[in-house]
Amino acid sequence: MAIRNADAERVRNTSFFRDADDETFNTAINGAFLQRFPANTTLLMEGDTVDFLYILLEGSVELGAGWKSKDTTLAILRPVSTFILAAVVLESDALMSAVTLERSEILMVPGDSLRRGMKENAAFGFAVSEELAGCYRGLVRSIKNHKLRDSTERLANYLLTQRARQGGKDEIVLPHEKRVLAALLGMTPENLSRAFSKLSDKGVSVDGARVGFSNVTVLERLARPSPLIDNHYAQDRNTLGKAYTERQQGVLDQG
Amino acid sequence: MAIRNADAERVRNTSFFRDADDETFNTAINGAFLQRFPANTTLLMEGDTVDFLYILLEGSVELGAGWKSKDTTLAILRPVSTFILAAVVLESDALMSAVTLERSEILMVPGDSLRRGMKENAAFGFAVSEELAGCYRGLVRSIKNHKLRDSTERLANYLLTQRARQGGKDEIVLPHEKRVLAALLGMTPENLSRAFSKLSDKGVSVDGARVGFSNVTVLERLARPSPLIDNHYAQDRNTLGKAYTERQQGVLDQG
DNA sequence: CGCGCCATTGAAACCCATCAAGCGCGGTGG
DNA sequence: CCACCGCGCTTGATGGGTTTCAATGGCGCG
Repeated sequence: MAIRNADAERVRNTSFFRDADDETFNTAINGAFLQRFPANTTLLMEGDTVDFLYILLEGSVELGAGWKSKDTTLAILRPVSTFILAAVVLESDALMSAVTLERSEILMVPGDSLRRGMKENAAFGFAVSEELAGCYRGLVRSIKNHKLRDSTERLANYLLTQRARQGGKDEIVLPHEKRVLAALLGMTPENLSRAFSKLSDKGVSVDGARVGFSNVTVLERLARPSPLIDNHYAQDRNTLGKAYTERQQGVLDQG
Repeated sequence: MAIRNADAERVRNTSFFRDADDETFNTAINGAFLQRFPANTTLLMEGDTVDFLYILLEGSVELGAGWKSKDTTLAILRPVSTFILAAVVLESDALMSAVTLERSEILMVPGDSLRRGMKENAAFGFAVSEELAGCYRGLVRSIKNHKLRDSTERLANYLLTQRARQGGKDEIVLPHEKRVLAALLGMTPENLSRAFSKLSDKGVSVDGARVGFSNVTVLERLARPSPLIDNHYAQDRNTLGKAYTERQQGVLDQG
Protein backbone atom coordinates (compact mmCIF):
# COMPACT_ATOMS: atom_id res chain seq x y z
CA MET A 1 0.00 0.00 0.00
CA ALA A 2 1.29 3.40 -0.97
CA ILE A 3 0.40 5.12 2.28
CA ARG A 4 1.72 4.70 5.77
CA ASN A 5 -0.33 2.70 8.20
CA ALA A 6 -0.61 5.62 10.56
CA ASP A 7 -2.16 7.74 7.84
CA ALA A 8 -4.48 4.94 6.81
CA GLU A 9 -5.68 4.54 10.37
CA ARG A 10 -6.18 8.26 10.75
CA VAL A 11 -8.33 8.45 7.66
CA ARG A 12 -10.23 5.42 8.69
CA ASN A 13 -11.06 6.73 12.12
CA THR A 14 -12.12 10.20 11.15
CA SER A 15 -14.04 9.84 7.93
CA PHE A 16 -16.83 7.80 6.45
CA PHE A 17 -14.50 4.81 6.32
CA ARG A 18 -15.02 4.39 10.03
CA ASP A 19 -17.48 1.51 9.92
CA ALA A 20 -16.11 -0.24 6.86
CA ASP A 21 -14.67 -3.72 7.24
CA ASP A 22 -11.02 -4.23 6.36
CA GLU A 23 -11.68 -5.73 2.98
CA THR A 24 -13.94 -2.91 1.88
CA PHE A 25 -11.57 -0.32 3.25
CA ASN A 26 -8.69 -1.78 1.31
CA THR A 27 -10.76 -1.92 -1.85
CA ALA A 28 -11.93 1.65 -1.49
CA ILE A 29 -8.49 3.14 -0.91
CA ASN A 30 -6.64 0.91 -3.32
CA GLY A 31 -4.01 2.98 -5.06
CA ALA A 32 -4.38 5.92 -2.70
CA PHE A 33 -1.34 8.00 -1.89
CA LEU A 34 -0.48 10.80 0.45
CA GLN A 35 0.74 14.05 -0.99
CA ARG A 36 2.08 17.24 0.54
CA PHE A 37 1.44 20.61 -1.04
CA PRO A 38 2.83 24.05 -0.22
CA ALA A 39 0.53 26.99 0.46
CA ASN A 40 -1.33 28.58 -2.43
CA THR A 41 -1.17 25.52 -4.62
CA THR A 42 -4.03 24.91 -7.00
CA LEU A 43 -5.12 21.32 -6.60
CA LEU A 44 -7.97 21.47 -9.04
CA MET A 45 -9.59 24.00 -11.31
CA GLU A 46 -13.22 24.32 -12.24
CA GLY A 47 -14.02 22.10 -15.16
CA ASP A 48 -11.14 19.71 -14.56
CA THR A 49 -11.82 16.03 -14.77
CA VAL A 50 -11.87 14.56 -11.30
CA ASP A 51 -9.93 11.34 -10.88
CA PHE A 52 -9.43 11.32 -7.14
CA LEU A 53 -11.31 11.86 -3.96
CA TYR A 54 -9.33 14.28 -1.82
CA ILE A 55 -9.10 13.88 1.92
CA LEU A 56 -7.50 16.76 3.77
CA LEU A 57 -5.40 15.50 6.68
CA GLU A 58 -3.35 18.58 7.56
CA GLY A 59 -3.50 22.24 6.59
CA SER A 60 -6.44 24.00 4.98
CA VAL A 61 -8.02 24.27 1.57
CA GLU A 62 -10.27 26.85 -0.02
CA LEU A 63 -12.98 25.83 -2.46
CA GLY A 64 -13.96 28.59 -4.86
CA ALA A 65 -15.45 29.40 -8.21
CA GLY A 66 -15.30 32.13 -10.78
CA TRP A 67 -17.24 33.61 -13.67
CA LYS A 68 -16.56 36.57 -15.89
CA SER A 69 -13.56 37.80 -13.93
CA LYS A 70 -15.35 37.51 -10.61
CA ASP A 71 -14.38 35.00 -7.95
CA THR A 72 -16.03 33.75 -4.84
CA THR A 73 -15.12 31.50 -1.96
CA LEU A 74 -17.52 28.66 -1.32
CA ALA A 75 -15.92 26.91 1.62
CA ILE A 76 -12.80 26.64 3.71
CA LEU A 77 -11.90 23.16 4.83
CA ARG A 78 -9.92 21.96 7.81
CA PRO A 79 -8.84 18.44 8.69
CA VAL A 80 -10.30 15.91 8.40
CA SER A 81 -12.51 16.71 5.43
CA THR A 82 -13.24 15.08 2.13
CA PHE A 83 -13.83 17.17 -0.93
CA ILE A 84 -15.24 16.81 -4.43
CA LEU A 85 -16.93 13.61 -3.37
CA ALA A 86 -19.98 14.40 -5.51
CA ALA A 87 -17.94 14.74 -8.67
CA VAL A 88 -16.19 11.45 -7.89
CA VAL A 89 -19.47 9.60 -7.43
CA LEU A 90 -20.79 10.96 -10.72
CA GLU A 91 -17.47 10.65 -12.59
CA SER A 92 -17.96 14.24 -13.53
CA ASP A 93 -16.05 17.49 -13.83
CA ALA A 94 -15.28 19.70 -10.88
CA LEU A 95 -17.65 22.60 -10.27
CA MET A 96 -15.27 24.25 -7.82
CA SER A 97 -11.58 24.91 -7.78
CA ALA A 98 -9.47 23.90 -4.79
CA VAL A 99 -6.44 25.81 -3.52
CA THR A 100 -4.33 25.20 -0.44
CA LEU A 101 -4.23 28.09 2.02
CA GLU A 102 -1.35 26.59 3.99
CA ARG A 103 1.05 23.75 3.59
CA SER A 104 -1.22 20.73 3.49
CA GLU A 105 -1.26 16.95 3.56
CA ILE A 106 -3.84 15.36 1.37
CA LEU A 107 -4.73 11.76 0.80
CA MET A 108 -5.71 11.14 -2.79
CA VAL A 109 -8.00 8.18 -3.31
CA PRO A 110 -8.65 6.96 -6.86
CA GLY A 111 -12.26 7.46 -7.82
CA ASP A 112 -12.42 4.01 -9.33
CA SER A 113 -11.47 2.41 -6.05
CA LEU A 114 -13.99 4.38 -4.08
CA ARG A 115 -16.80 3.58 -6.48
CA ARG A 116 -15.86 -0.06 -6.50
CA GLY A 117 -15.97 -0.15 -2.72
CA MET A 118 -19.41 1.44 -2.78
CA LYS A 119 -20.73 -1.04 -5.30
CA GLU A 120 -19.32 -4.06 -3.52
CA ASN A 121 -20.41 -3.23 -0.01
CA ALA A 122 -23.81 -1.76 0.69
CA ALA A 123 -22.90 -0.65 4.20
CA PHE A 124 -19.98 1.33 2.90
CA GLY A 125 -22.13 2.77 0.12
CA PHE A 126 -24.60 3.85 2.75
CA ALA A 127 -21.85 5.57 4.72
CA VAL A 128 -20.88 7.50 1.60
CA SER A 129 -24.53 8.46 1.15
CA GLU A 130 -24.53 9.78 4.68
CA GLU A 131 -21.46 11.82 3.95
CA LEU A 132 -23.00 13.22 0.78
CA ALA A 133 -26.22 14.00 2.59
CA GLY A 134 -24.25 15.83 5.26
CA CYS A 135 -22.46 17.85 2.60
CA TYR A 136 -25.75 18.66 0.95
CA ARG A 137 -27.22 19.88 4.18
CA GLY A 138 -24.13 21.95 4.84
CA LEU A 139 -24.72 23.73 1.58
CA VAL A 140 -28.37 24.29 2.42
CA ARG A 141 -27.32 25.87 5.69
CA SER A 142 -24.85 28.04 3.87
CA ILE A 143 -27.41 29.29 1.37
CA LYS A 144 -29.80 30.11 4.17
CA ASN A 145 -27.05 31.90 6.04
CA HIS A 146 -26.29 34.07 3.03
CA LYS A 147 -29.78 34.77 1.81
CA LEU A 148 -31.45 35.39 5.14
CA ARG A 149 -28.78 37.29 7.08
CA ASP A 150 -26.82 40.43 6.38
CA SER A 151 -23.07 40.55 6.78
CA THR A 152 -23.10 41.70 10.41
CA GLU A 153 -25.49 38.94 11.36
CA ARG A 154 -23.34 36.38 9.60
CA LEU A 155 -20.29 37.57 11.48
CA ALA A 156 -22.12 37.53 14.81
CA ASN A 157 -23.22 33.96 14.25
CA TYR A 158 -19.80 32.94 13.10
CA LEU A 159 -18.30 34.33 16.28
CA LEU A 160 -20.84 32.55 18.46
CA THR A 161 -20.17 29.28 16.66
CA GLN A 162 -16.44 29.70 17.15
CA ARG A 163 -16.96 30.53 20.79
CA ALA A 164 -18.97 27.33 21.28
CA ARG A 165 -16.33 25.26 19.50
CA GLN A 166 -13.48 26.80 21.44
CA GLY A 167 -15.01 25.95 24.79
CA GLY A 168 -17.42 28.77 25.50
CA LYS A 169 -14.83 31.07 27.07
CA ASP A 170 -15.09 34.84 26.68
CA GLU A 171 -12.17 35.05 24.34
CA ILE A 172 -11.53 33.21 21.10
CA VAL A 173 -8.79 33.19 18.51
CA LEU A 174 -9.79 33.55 14.90
CA PRO A 175 -8.57 30.52 12.96
CA HIS A 176 -7.99 32.42 9.73
CA GLU A 177 -6.57 35.68 8.51
CA LYS A 178 -9.26 38.31 8.46
CA ARG A 179 -9.27 38.55 4.72
CA VAL A 180 -9.83 34.80 4.47
CA LEU A 181 -12.57 35.05 7.04
CA ALA A 182 -14.16 37.83 5.03
CA ALA A 183 -14.20 35.63 1.93
CA LEU A 184 -15.70 32.78 3.92
CA LEU A 185 -18.46 35.03 5.19
CA GLY A 186 -19.15 36.40 1.76
CA MET A 187 -17.91 39.95 2.15
CA THR A 188 -14.88 42.13 1.53
CA PRO A 189 -12.16 42.69 4.13
CA GLU A 190 -13.30 46.31 4.38
CA ASN A 191 -16.79 45.27 5.30
CA LEU A 192 -15.54 42.73 7.80
CA SER A 193 -13.80 45.56 9.63
CA ARG A 194 -16.98 47.59 9.61
CA ALA A 195 -19.00 44.60 10.77
CA PHE A 196 -16.64 44.12 13.71
CA SER A 197 -17.03 47.74 14.71
CA LYS A 198 -20.80 47.47 14.53
CA LEU A 199 -20.52 44.58 16.97
CA SER A 200 -18.55 46.61 19.49
CA ASP A 201 -21.95 47.81 20.71
CA LYS A 202 -22.70 44.20 21.52
CA GLY A 203 -19.64 43.66 23.66
CA VAL A 204 -17.31 42.35 20.96
CA SER A 205 -13.74 43.58 21.14
CA VAL A 206 -11.03 42.76 18.64
CA ASP A 207 -7.29 42.71 19.06
CA GLY A 208 -5.58 41.09 16.14
CA ALA A 209 -6.78 37.51 15.97
CA ARG A 210 -8.14 37.61 19.53
CA VAL A 211 -11.81 38.42 19.94
CA GLY A 212 -13.37 39.08 23.32
CA PHE A 213 -16.99 38.89 24.41
CA SER A 214 -18.29 40.98 27.29
CA ASN A 215 -22.00 40.51 26.74
CA VAL A 216 -22.95 37.31 25.02
CA THR A 217 -26.64 37.76 25.73
CA VAL A 218 -26.98 40.92 23.72
CA LEU A 219 -24.83 39.46 20.95
CA GLU A 220 -27.11 36.45 20.78
CA ARG A 221 -30.13 38.71 20.60
CA LEU A 222 -28.69 40.19 17.41
CA ALA A 223 -27.36 36.92 16.00
CA ARG A 224 -30.30 34.69 16.84
CA PRO A 225 -28.43 31.48 16.07
CA SER A 226 -30.62 28.68 14.79
CA PRO A 227 -30.02 24.93 14.67
CA LEU A 228 -31.56 25.06 11.20
CA ILE A 229 -28.75 27.28 9.92
CA ASP A 230 -25.81 27.06 12.28
CA ASN A 231 -23.97 24.01 13.38
CA HIS A 232 -23.20 24.60 17.03
CA TYR A 233 -24.30 21.11 17.77
CA ALA A 234 -22.16 19.19 15.33
CA GLN A 235 -19.46 18.56 17.88
CA ASP A 236 -21.84 17.23 20.46
CA ARG A 237 -23.27 14.88 17.91
CA ASN A 238 -19.88 13.66 16.91
CA THR A 239 -18.92 12.88 20.46
CA LEU A 240 -22.12 10.93 20.82
CA GLY A 241 -22.43 7.54 19.27
CA LYS A 242 -23.67 8.46 15.86
CA ALA A 243 -21.02 8.57 13.22
CA TYR A 244 -21.18 11.49 10.85
CA THR A 245 -24.42 13.23 11.30
CA GLU A 246 -23.56 16.30 9.36
CA ARG A 247 -19.90 16.76 9.86
CA GLN A 248 -20.25 18.83 6.81
CA GLN A 249 -17.31 19.58 4.66
CA GLY A 250 -19.46 22.29 3.35
CA VAL A 251 -19.48 25.99 3.23
CA LEU A 252 -19.18 27.59 6.63
CA ASP A 253 -17.08 24.79 7.89
CA GLN A 254 -16.00 27.43 10.32
CA GLY A 255 -13.25 25.12 11.35
CA MET B 1 -49.10 -2.55 -2.35
CA ALA B 2 -50.74 0.74 -1.52
CA ILE B 3 -50.03 2.40 -4.85
CA ARG B 4 -51.31 1.71 -8.32
CA ASN B 5 -49.08 -0.17 -10.66
CA ALA B 6 -49.09 2.65 -13.15
CA ASP B 7 -47.76 5.01 -10.52
CA ALA B 8 -45.18 2.51 -9.37
CA GLU B 9 -43.93 2.09 -12.91
CA ARG B 10 -43.81 5.81 -13.46
CA VAL B 11 -41.71 6.35 -10.37
CA ARG B 12 -39.51 3.51 -11.28
CA ASN B 13 -38.78 4.74 -14.76
CA THR B 14 -38.08 8.34 -13.94
CA SER B 15 -36.14 8.32 -10.71
CA PHE B 16 -33.17 6.63 -9.18
CA PHE B 17 -35.18 3.42 -8.91
CA ARG B 18 -34.61 2.90 -12.59
CA ASP B 19 -31.92 0.27 -12.37
CA ALA B 20 -33.09 -1.47 -9.23
CA ASP B 21 -34.18 -5.09 -9.44
CA ASP B 22 -37.77 -5.92 -8.53
CA GLU B 23 -36.97 -7.19 -5.08
CA THR B 24 -35.00 -4.12 -4.12
CA PHE B 25 -37.60 -1.82 -5.60
CA ASN B 26 -40.33 -3.47 -3.59
CA THR B 27 -38.27 -3.29 -0.43
CA ALA B 28 -37.46 0.37 -0.95
CA ILE B 29 -41.03 1.50 -1.58
CA ASN B 30 -42.65 -0.83 0.92
CA GLY B 31 -45.48 1.05 2.59
CA ALA B 32 -45.38 3.90 0.11
CA PHE B 33 -48.61 5.64 -0.80
CA LEU B 34 -49.73 8.24 -3.26
CA GLN B 35 -51.27 11.41 -1.96
CA ARG B 36 -52.90 14.40 -3.63
CA PHE B 37 -52.61 17.88 -2.19
CA PRO B 38 -54.32 21.14 -3.15
CA ALA B 39 -52.33 24.25 -3.97
CA ASN B 40 -50.64 26.14 -1.16
CA THR B 41 -50.50 23.20 1.16
CA THR B 42 -47.62 22.98 3.56
CA LEU B 43 -46.17 19.51 3.33
CA LEU B 44 -43.37 20.04 5.75
CA MET B 45 -42.00 22.82 7.88
CA GLU B 46 -38.41 23.55 8.77
CA GLY B 47 -37.42 21.53 11.78
CA ASP B 48 -40.04 18.86 11.31
CA THR B 49 -39.03 15.28 11.70
CA VAL B 50 -38.84 13.66 8.28
CA ASP B 51 -40.45 10.24 8.04
CA PHE B 52 -40.92 10.00 4.29
CA LEU B 53 -39.08 10.57 1.09
CA TYR B 54 -41.28 12.68 -1.15
CA ILE B 55 -41.46 12.11 -4.89
CA LEU B 56 -43.34 14.71 -6.84
CA LEU B 57 -45.30 13.13 -9.70
CA GLU B 58 -47.62 15.95 -10.71
CA GLY B 59 -47.84 19.66 -9.91
CA SER B 60 -45.09 21.76 -8.37
CA VAL B 61 -43.55 22.34 -4.98
CA GLU B 62 -41.57 25.20 -3.52
CA LEU B 63 -38.77 24.57 -1.05
CA GLY B 64 -38.07 27.52 1.21
CA ALA B 65 -36.68 28.63 4.51
CA GLY B 66 -37.09 31.47 6.95
CA TRP B 67 -35.32 33.27 9.73
CA LYS B 68 -36.28 36.29 11.80
CA SER B 69 -39.40 37.11 9.80
CA LYS B 70 -37.58 36.82 6.49
CA ASP B 71 -38.29 34.09 3.97
CA THR B 72 -36.49 32.86 0.94
CA THR B 73 -37.18 30.37 -1.82
CA LEU B 74 -34.51 27.76 -2.33
CA ALA B 75 -35.94 25.73 -5.19
CA ILE B 76 -39.02 25.05 -7.23
CA LEU B 77 -39.58 21.47 -8.19
CA ARG B 78 -41.44 19.97 -11.11
CA PRO B 79 -42.18 16.31 -11.83
CA VAL B 80 -40.45 13.95 -11.44
CA SER B 81 -38.33 15.09 -8.52
CA THR B 82 -37.47 13.68 -5.14
CA PHE B 83 -37.09 15.97 -2.19
CA ILE B 84 -35.67 15.91 1.33
CA LEU B 85 -33.67 12.85 0.41
CA ALA B 86 -30.72 14.04 2.49
CA ALA B 87 -32.79 14.31 5.65
CA VAL B 88 -34.20 10.83 5.03
CA VAL B 89 -30.76 9.30 4.65
CA LEU B 90 -29.58 10.93 7.87
CA GLU B 91 -32.85 10.38 9.74
CA SER B 92 -32.72 14.03 10.51
CA ASP B 93 -34.96 17.09 10.66
CA ALA B 94 -35.92 19.08 7.62
CA LEU B 95 -33.84 22.18 6.89
CA MET B 96 -36.36 23.49 4.37
CA SER B 97 -40.10 23.77 4.31
CA ALA B 98 -42.10 22.41 1.37
CA VAL B 99 -45.29 23.97 0.04
CA THR B 100 -47.32 23.00 -3.01
CA LEU B 101 -47.68 25.75 -5.60
CA GLU B 102 -50.40 23.88 -7.48
CA ARG B 103 -52.52 20.83 -6.96
CA SER B 104 -49.96 18.07 -6.73
CA GLU B 105 -49.57 14.32 -6.63
CA ILE B 106 -46.84 13.09 -4.39
CA LEU B 107 -45.61 9.61 -3.65
CA MET B 108 -44.58 9.24 -0.04
CA VAL B 109 -42.02 6.55 0.61
CA PRO B 110 -41.27 5.56 4.20
CA GLY B 111 -37.72 6.47 5.11
CA ASP B 112 -37.22 3.11 6.79
CA SER B 113 -38.00 1.28 3.59
CA LEU B 114 -35.69 3.43 1.52
CA ARG B 115 -32.83 3.01 3.94
CA ARG B 116 -33.40 -0.72 4.11
CA GLY B 117 -33.26 -0.95 0.34
CA MET B 118 -30.00 0.98 0.33
CA LYS B 119 -28.45 -1.25 2.95
CA GLU B 120 -29.56 -4.47 1.30
CA ASN B 121 -28.53 -3.68 -2.24
CA ALA B 122 -25.30 -1.90 -3.02
CA ALA B 123 -26.30 -1.05 -6.58
CA PHE B 124 -29.41 0.68 -5.34
CA GLY B 125 -27.43 2.44 -2.64
CA PHE B 126 -25.06 3.65 -5.32
CA ALA B 127 -27.96 5.00 -7.34
CA VAL B 128 -29.12 6.96 -4.30
CA SER B 129 -25.59 8.30 -3.90
CA GLU B 130 -25.69 9.46 -7.49
CA GLU B 131 -28.97 11.21 -6.85
CA LEU B 132 -27.57 12.89 -3.73
CA ALA B 133 -24.44 13.90 -5.58
CA GLY B 134 -26.57 15.42 -8.33
CA CYS B 135 -28.56 17.37 -5.75
CA TYR B 136 -25.36 18.57 -4.15
CA ARG B 137 -24.02 19.79 -7.45
CA GLY B 138 -27.30 21.50 -8.18
CA LEU B 139 -26.87 23.48 -4.99
CA VAL B 140 -23.29 24.36 -5.87
CA ARG B 141 -24.48 25.68 -9.21
CA SER B 142 -27.16 27.68 -7.48
CA ILE B 143 -24.72 29.29 -5.08
CA LYS B 144 -22.42 30.21 -7.93
CA ASN B 145 -25.34 31.63 -9.87
CA HIS B 146 -26.30 33.84 -6.96
CA LYS B 147 -22.89 34.96 -5.81
CA LEU B 148 -21.30 35.56 -9.18
CA ARG B 149 -24.12 37.10 -11.21
CA ASP B 150 -26.35 40.08 -10.64
CA SER B 151 -30.10 39.82 -11.00
CA THR B 152 -30.22 40.77 -14.68
CA GLU B 153 -27.59 38.20 -15.53
CA ARG B 154 -29.47 35.54 -13.61
CA LEU B 155 -32.64 36.34 -15.51
CA ALA B 156 -30.84 36.30 -18.85
CA ASN B 157 -29.39 32.89 -18.14
CA TYR B 158 -32.70 31.60 -16.89
CA LEU B 159 -34.36 32.68 -20.13
CA LEU B 160 -31.69 31.04 -22.24
CA THR B 161 -32.03 27.83 -20.28
CA GLN B 162 -35.77 27.86 -20.73
CA ARG B 163 -35.38 28.55 -24.40
CA ALA B 164 -33.08 25.55 -24.78
CA ARG B 165 -35.48 23.32 -22.87
CA GLN B 166 -38.48 24.49 -24.83
CA GLY B 167 -36.93 23.62 -28.15
CA GLY B 168 -34.80 26.63 -29.02
CA LYS B 169 -37.61 28.59 -30.67
CA ASP B 170 -37.71 32.37 -30.47
CA GLU B 171 -40.63 32.43 -28.10
CA ILE B 172 -41.03 30.70 -24.78
CA VAL B 173 -43.74 30.55 -22.15
CA LEU B 174 -42.74 31.18 -18.58
CA PRO B 175 -43.66 28.15 -16.49
CA HIS B 176 -44.39 30.15 -13.33
CA GLU B 177 -46.08 33.31 -12.26
CA LYS B 178 -43.64 36.18 -12.36
CA ARG B 179 -43.61 36.58 -8.61
CA VAL B 180 -42.71 32.91 -8.23
CA LEU B 181 -40.03 33.32 -10.84
CA ALA B 182 -38.69 36.32 -8.97
CA ALA B 183 -38.43 34.28 -5.80
CA LEU B 184 -36.66 31.49 -7.66
CA LEU B 185 -34.16 33.93 -9.08
CA GLY B 186 -33.56 35.52 -5.70
CA MET B 187 -35.11 38.92 -6.22
CA THR B 188 -38.29 40.87 -5.64
CA PRO B 189 -41.07 41.04 -8.23
CA GLU B 190 -40.28 44.72 -8.69
CA ASN B 191 -36.74 43.91 -9.65
CA LEU B 192 -37.80 41.19 -12.00
CA SER B 193 -39.81 43.78 -13.90
CA ARG B 194 -36.83 46.08 -14.04
CA ALA B 195 -34.56 43.24 -15.11
CA PHE B 196 -36.91 42.41 -17.97
CA SER B 197 -36.89 45.98 -19.15
CA LYS B 198 -33.09 46.08 -19.02
CA LEU B 199 -33.13 43.06 -21.33
CA SER B 200 -35.31 44.77 -23.91
CA ASP B 201 -32.05 46.22 -25.23
CA LYS B 202 -30.97 42.65 -25.88
CA GLY B 203 -33.99 41.73 -27.94
CA VAL B 204 -36.14 40.33 -25.15
CA SER B 205 -39.84 41.21 -25.33
CA VAL B 206 -42.42 40.26 -22.75
CA ASP B 207 -46.14 39.84 -23.09
CA GLY B 208 -47.67 38.20 -20.06
CA ALA B 209 -46.13 34.77 -19.77
CA ARG B 210 -44.81 34.81 -23.33
CA VAL B 211 -41.23 35.95 -23.84
CA GLY B 212 -39.80 36.59 -27.29
CA PHE B 213 -36.18 36.71 -28.44
CA SER B 214 -35.13 38.77 -31.43
CA ASN B 215 -31.38 38.67 -30.91
CA VAL B 216 -30.10 35.66 -29.05
CA THR B 217 -26.49 36.41 -29.84
CA VAL B 218 -26.41 39.69 -27.99
CA LEU B 219 -28.39 38.17 -25.13
CA GLU B 220 -25.83 35.41 -24.85
CA ARG B 221 -23.05 37.95 -24.81
CA LEU B 222 -24.58 39.44 -21.69
CA ALA B 223 -25.58 36.14 -20.09
CA ARG B 224 -22.45 34.17 -20.85
CA PRO B 225 -23.98 30.82 -19.90
CA SER B 226 -21.51 28.33 -18.50
CA PRO B 227 -21.73 24.56 -18.17
CA LEU B 228 -20.20 25.02 -14.72
CA ILE B 229 -23.22 27.01 -13.55
CA ASP B 230 -26.13 26.39 -15.86
CA ASN B 231 -27.65 23.13 -16.84
CA HIS B 232 -28.46 23.52 -20.50
CA TYR B 233 -26.92 20.19 -21.18
CA ALA B 234 -28.79 18.08 -18.66
CA GLN B 235 -31.38 17.08 -21.20
CA ASP B 236 -28.85 15.94 -23.74
CA ARG B 237 -27.19 13.84 -21.12
CA ASN B 238 -30.43 12.30 -20.05
CA THR B 239 -31.30 11.28 -23.56
CA LEU B 240 -27.92 9.67 -23.79
CA GLY B 241 -27.32 6.38 -22.09
CA LYS B 242 -26.28 7.59 -18.68
CA ALA B 243 -28.94 7.52 -16.06
CA TYR B 244 -29.09 10.52 -13.80
CA THR B 245 -26.09 12.61 -14.33
CA GLU B 246 -27.27 15.64 -12.46
CA ARG B 247 -30.96 15.65 -13.00
CA GLN B 248 -30.87 17.86 -10.01
CA GLN B 249 -33.86 18.40 -7.85
CA GLY B 250 -31.92 21.35 -6.71
CA VAL B 251 -32.25 25.02 -6.70
CA LEU B 252 -32.71 26.51 -10.12
CA ASP B 253 -34.50 23.47 -11.30
CA GLN B 254 -35.85 25.93 -13.82
CA GLY B 255 -38.38 23.32 -14.73
C1' DC C 1 -69.69 46.29 -11.35
C1' DG C 2 -66.15 46.18 -8.20
C1' DC C 3 -62.90 43.83 -5.50
C1' DG C 4 -58.48 41.63 -5.20
C1' DC C 5 -54.29 40.24 -6.89
C1' DC C 6 -50.51 40.60 -9.98
C1' DA C 7 -47.46 43.35 -12.56
C1' DT C 8 -45.28 47.62 -13.35
C1' DT C 9 -43.11 52.18 -12.35
C1' DG C 10 -41.07 55.74 -9.53
C1' DA C 11 -38.72 57.60 -5.32
C1' DA C 12 -36.12 56.91 -1.26
C1' DA C 13 -33.26 54.16 1.77
C1' DC C 14 -30.13 50.47 2.62
C1' DC C 15 -26.46 47.25 2.14
C1' DC C 16 -22.43 46.35 0.14
C1' DA C 17 -18.45 46.84 -3.22
C1' DT C 18 -15.02 49.75 -4.94
C1' DC C 19 -11.58 53.16 -4.78
C1' DA C 20 -8.32 55.66 -2.19
C1' DA C 21 -5.54 56.75 1.62
C1' DG C 22 -3.35 55.94 6.05
C1' DC C 23 -1.91 53.05 9.95
C1' DG C 24 0.68 49.32 12.22
C1' DC C 25 3.77 45.75 12.29
C1' DG C 26 7.33 42.45 10.83
C1' DG C 27 11.22 41.56 7.87
C1' DT C 28 15.22 43.06 5.22
C1' DG C 29 19.20 45.40 4.34
C1' DG C 30 22.15 49.12 4.92
C1' DC D 1 20.27 49.95 15.27
C1' DC D 2 17.35 52.00 12.31
C1' DA D 3 15.38 53.28 7.83
C1' DC D 4 12.73 51.27 4.50
C1' DC D 5 9.48 48.44 2.36
C1' DG D 6 5.59 45.25 2.01
C1' DC D 7 1.44 43.58 3.48
C1' DG D 8 -2.62 43.16 6.11
C1' DC D 9 -5.94 45.79 8.38
C1' DT D 10 -8.63 49.84 8.97
C1' DT D 11 -11.25 54.11 7.79
C1' DG D 12 -13.54 57.33 4.79
C1' DA D 13 -15.92 58.71 0.48
C1' DT D 14 -18.40 57.36 -3.49
C1' DG D 15 -21.33 54.61 -6.46
C1' DG D 16 -24.08 50.57 -7.82
C1' DG D 17 -27.32 47.09 -7.06
C1' DT D 18 -31.24 45.82 -4.46
C1' DT D 19 -35.01 46.29 -1.26
C1' DT D 20 -38.76 48.81 0.47
C1' DC D 21 -42.64 51.80 0.21
C1' DA D 22 -46.11 53.87 -2.43
C1' DA D 23 -49.09 54.50 -6.28
C1' DT D 24 -51.09 53.07 -10.65
C1' DG D 25 -52.90 50.07 -14.28
C1' DG D 26 -54.52 45.61 -15.93
C1' DC D 27 -56.98 41.39 -15.46
C1' DG D 28 -59.84 37.73 -13.66
C1' DC D 29 -63.51 36.41 -10.92
C1' DG D 30 -67.33 36.63 -7.89
